[in-house]
Order: sequence, then structure tokens, then C-alpha cells
Amino acid sequence: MKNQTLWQGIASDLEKEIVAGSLARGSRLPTESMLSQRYGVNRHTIRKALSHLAEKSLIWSKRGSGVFVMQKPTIYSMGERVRFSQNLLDAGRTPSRQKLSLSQRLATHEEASSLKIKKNSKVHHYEGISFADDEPIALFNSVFCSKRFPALDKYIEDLQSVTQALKKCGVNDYIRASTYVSAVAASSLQANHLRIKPNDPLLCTTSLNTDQSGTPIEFGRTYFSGKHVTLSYEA
Amino acid sequence: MKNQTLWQGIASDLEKEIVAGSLARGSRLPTESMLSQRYGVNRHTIRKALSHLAEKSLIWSKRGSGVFVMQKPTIYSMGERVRFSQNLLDAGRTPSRQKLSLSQRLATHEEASSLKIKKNSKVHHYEGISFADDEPIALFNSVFCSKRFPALDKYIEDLQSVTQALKKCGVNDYIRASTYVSAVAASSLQANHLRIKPNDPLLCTTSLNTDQSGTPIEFGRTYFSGKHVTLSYEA
DNA sequence: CACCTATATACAACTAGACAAATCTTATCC
DNA sequence: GGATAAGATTTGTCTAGTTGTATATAGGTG
Repeated sequence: MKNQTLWQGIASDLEKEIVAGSLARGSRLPTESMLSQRYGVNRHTIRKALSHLAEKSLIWSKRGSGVFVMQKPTIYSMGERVRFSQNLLDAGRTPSRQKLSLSQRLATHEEASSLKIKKNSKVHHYEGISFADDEPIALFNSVFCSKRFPALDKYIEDLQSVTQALKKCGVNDYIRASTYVSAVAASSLQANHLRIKPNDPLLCTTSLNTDQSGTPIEFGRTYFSGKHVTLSYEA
Repeated sequence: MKNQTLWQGIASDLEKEIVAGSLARGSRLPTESMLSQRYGVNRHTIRKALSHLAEKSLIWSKRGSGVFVMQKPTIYSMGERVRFSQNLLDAGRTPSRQKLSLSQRLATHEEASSLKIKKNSKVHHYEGISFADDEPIALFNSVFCSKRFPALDKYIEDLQSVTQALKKCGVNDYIRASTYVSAVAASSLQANHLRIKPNDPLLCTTSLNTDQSGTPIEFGRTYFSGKHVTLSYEA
């Protein structure tokens, strides 16, 4: 612990403040300029310390805005019944969602074949961000057959919940029929939403939910931030 | 296509929506505030993306009103018979005109010699804006010999059509005798009428229409917005 | 020498907030 | 029903502050 460089000392100093709680989760750090004054070093030295903490996913920064303390990572359970809100409540986190867009459009080839509907059918496209304790953990995209659920978009708008909206449409239960998981690099737009850096790794899950008879209900693709989420497949 | 800035990513995303048609031609985009929420960025970043799309003439904005998707560029056919309304109908657009001024004055030297009338003769001067689907595409100036068509101004006022008004004056047909085309920069006044920026390029056509015997009928100068119009000279 | 640490400077990209100008909406009055 | 006025929206402009990136310089170390 002795022969450490300036930036290492600053980094461990800040890390102590974070784990001790004097820098609360979600709060903003002093600006780099202020830190460089406080420690009497150049801003680049501060940045080196901060980038080290960012590597450890203790903080994240937003250009033009500031540096913030990150929440703890979440474990997301993938089973037969995947319910976002219940999942996070079980993990002791507070779930929330933010709508990015909700519109109708023509199904892509992939969507049509997955939902077993005709090509060029209309679908509801629901896109948004999932939060755990006010920290974004995933970007979700869901498509539903418009013909089968004509008013689904309004229900989603009102209820802010896919599960509840589907109930209004007569679907009392749905089951995860299949899930594919791959890893992709975040685009700059995805990175911005998830508060990570472009090219940071994402867990991309492609999933199909059906009703109990096996009829497709929802086709979705969700991008989980690798820094915030670990998927769990326990039996 | 990889390490792009945020505004570049947003711009290309919106561009995709436009070319894909989910943002229909002529329709209004979400407000800048809504877009800044959807993309999770500051309004200024949205504005940078939008200004880029405006540069590419994909959108145009109106203060207090919103941002709109531009119509496809109009192909304006220049042939022996140039008829504004018919031209646009053929192109699948809805034509309309707005009168700016309609008055009598003395002919300029250029007008007099083109129309083959005496210097200091009186002429009707008709000036206005041409629209395609409520989008301004051109500023027109037409002059007619007052002596030959004494009541033309009233007919134009009533009928809103040069072709129809000339018919009332006994001219059942007229032919484009000559057309000159040049490119000029828009003045601030022209730019305002055409909803473009000052110094944006204009196609300036100087034309002469005659009757079948070759007698000059109308001398006109029209400024087409380069962003909205492409002139066509197909045989 | 090659590499890391640290300083210094400058600029680009983005956020934040405020206000002005143009437009749209709505209530109200006659 | 139409005109008017007040208020809410929406785009345009400006200033200031923050992080990201690039370049140049210098000292220390293996």
C-alpha cells in the first residue's frame, strides 16, 4: 500500500468514500476541476483515477453532465415466467420503466415468422428502458400482433405494464417459450441510454412468449447492460 | 459507421424512420423536447441532429409550430406546354397558388422587348407563390400586355389561374417559346417565402409564352427552390 | 530506449438553464 | 358564429459549465 502513484491514491480514496457511503449511490461526484483542486493535481490525473473506478463499475460519467456513483449490479432471473417487475422486487430492487416509443408499424420478416403472422402485418412496437433503483439496466423492444390486440397500445400507455395490458386483452398468463442470448457491442445511442460507453458489452436476449396453448403473444429483444446485469438460469 | 457522435446516431436513426416511411412525408416530427426524452439527450443535441437533416433537405422547421418531413422533390416538367397545375397533378402533387401582388405598371425594357410591345407600355404584373401539397416550391412573376388583355387582372383574381384567365381573353392555347435557366442565391425575402435559408440556391427560369402564331403573350420569371424542385426537359 | 506518470493547453461534444419569437389552443364575449 | 385576448407550446438563440480527446512537454524507471 505504500509505493503507489498519485492517481492510485486518489482512486482508493474515492473508493473508500463510496463504499463507506459518504458518496451515496446515484449521487454526483464533484466535478473533475473541483477534484483536481482538492487533491492539488492536474485534471488528467483525476481522470486517470476516475477511469480506474469506472473500469470497476463503481462510477459512470456523462459528458457535459458529471460523474455519478453507480448502483450495485442486478441479478436477473430467466425462467418459464419472466416478469420484469416481479423479478426485480424479488431481488430487493425497485423496478421502473420508461417508454421511449410506442407505435404501430409493419412487422419485419423475423417478427412475422416468430409471431406466426402474415408478412406485412401490423404490429405494436413498444420500446423503452428498464430501471432498477433508478439506474437503467436494459433496453427492451417488444412487438405484438396488432390484429390480435387492437387496443394494446392504449392499455400499455395507461397501465405502464405489459403483463397488466395483456390481461386487459384477455391474456391472463403467458410463458417464455424460448430465449436466445448473445453478446453484442453497444452502439453510441444504446450506450447513452444505459449510461455506459459505446462498444461496452451487452447481453442481447431474443425471446418469444406464448400463451398456454403455444400461440405466440410477444416477440422481444432486450439488451441488458453487461455492467449492471447478470442473467440467472437457475432451475 | 461506428464511432459516431450522439447527434450523428440520432440523425441517422431519424433518417431511417423517414425513408422507411414510419415518419410519413409531410407529417410532423415529435417535438424537440419529446425527442430529447426519447433519446435521453439534451435538446441541443437533438437540434444538432435535426439541423443536419435540414441540411440534407429531409426536414424543415417552423418556429412555434414544429418540425416536418419534407415532401419528395418535385419534378417540374419543362416542355412546349408548361402548365403549373397540370404539371403538379401529373407528378401526383396537389397544386395551389398564393397571390402576392397583382397590379399594373410600366414595362421594363426587358419586358417590353420580350413581349414586343412599345417601351413604357402598361403591363399586368402578377406575382405569387406556387405550392405543392402546401409546400412552397417557387416564386413566380408574370407580365402581360395590358392593352391586349385589358381585363386580365380581374379574371386572374376570380379564377386563380392564368391559363383559365387567358382563355377568357380569347387565348385558348399558348406555347413555351423559350426558357432560360440559371442559378442564383435566394434573398432573405425569397428565402422566407420559400421556407429556406438566405443564399440557398434557386433555379431562375426566364420564359416567354406565345400564341400559336408566335405573338408573345406572357413573359415570366420564376424562382424554383433548388431543394424542392428538379426541372425536367424530357422529350 | 521504451514506457509510465504527471503537467499544461486547447478544442470538441454535450448538458443545463434561461429567455425571445412564432404559433397553436382555449376561453370568453358580443 | 366569429373575433379577441390570454395562456400554453414549440422552435430559435444565447451564455455558461462539464466531460472527452488530442497534442506537446518533461522527469523517472526498468
